[in-house]
Amino acid sequence: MQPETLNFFDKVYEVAKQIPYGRVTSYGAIAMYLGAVKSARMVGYAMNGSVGKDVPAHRVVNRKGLLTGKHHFDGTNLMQQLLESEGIKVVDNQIQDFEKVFWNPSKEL
DNA sequence: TGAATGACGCGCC
DNA sequence: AGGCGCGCCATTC
Repeated sequence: MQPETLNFFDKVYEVAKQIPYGRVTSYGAIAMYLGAVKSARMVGYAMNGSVGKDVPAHRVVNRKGLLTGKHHFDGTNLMQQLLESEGIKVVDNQIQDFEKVFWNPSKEL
């Protein structure tokens, strides 16, 4: 598999990999950075192949700070455990102080 | 080639 | 205020 759009995926991986420790970002933020705000879903889709790369997908959540993708991870609370391990408070798949740990690629990057 | 899906986001009822 | 549905872009069947 070698779609030209791989650039899109690669771009997502690039940004995700640059997420600082103890920080998180949203699919929409990445999509916006890529210039595809309307393709926020693609960002999440791209993360689908993040497994096996070096992309801390666990630091990427939806714009509400909800670990929507945790279901896609290893098992169940792995994603939450990882985030908490980084100092991020997570309760019931919901990131606490989301705006505080939020990392805006378009702004920071 | 056409249709359905999906780790989102925003709007509307 | 809360819940439901639609739209977008790319990938896959």
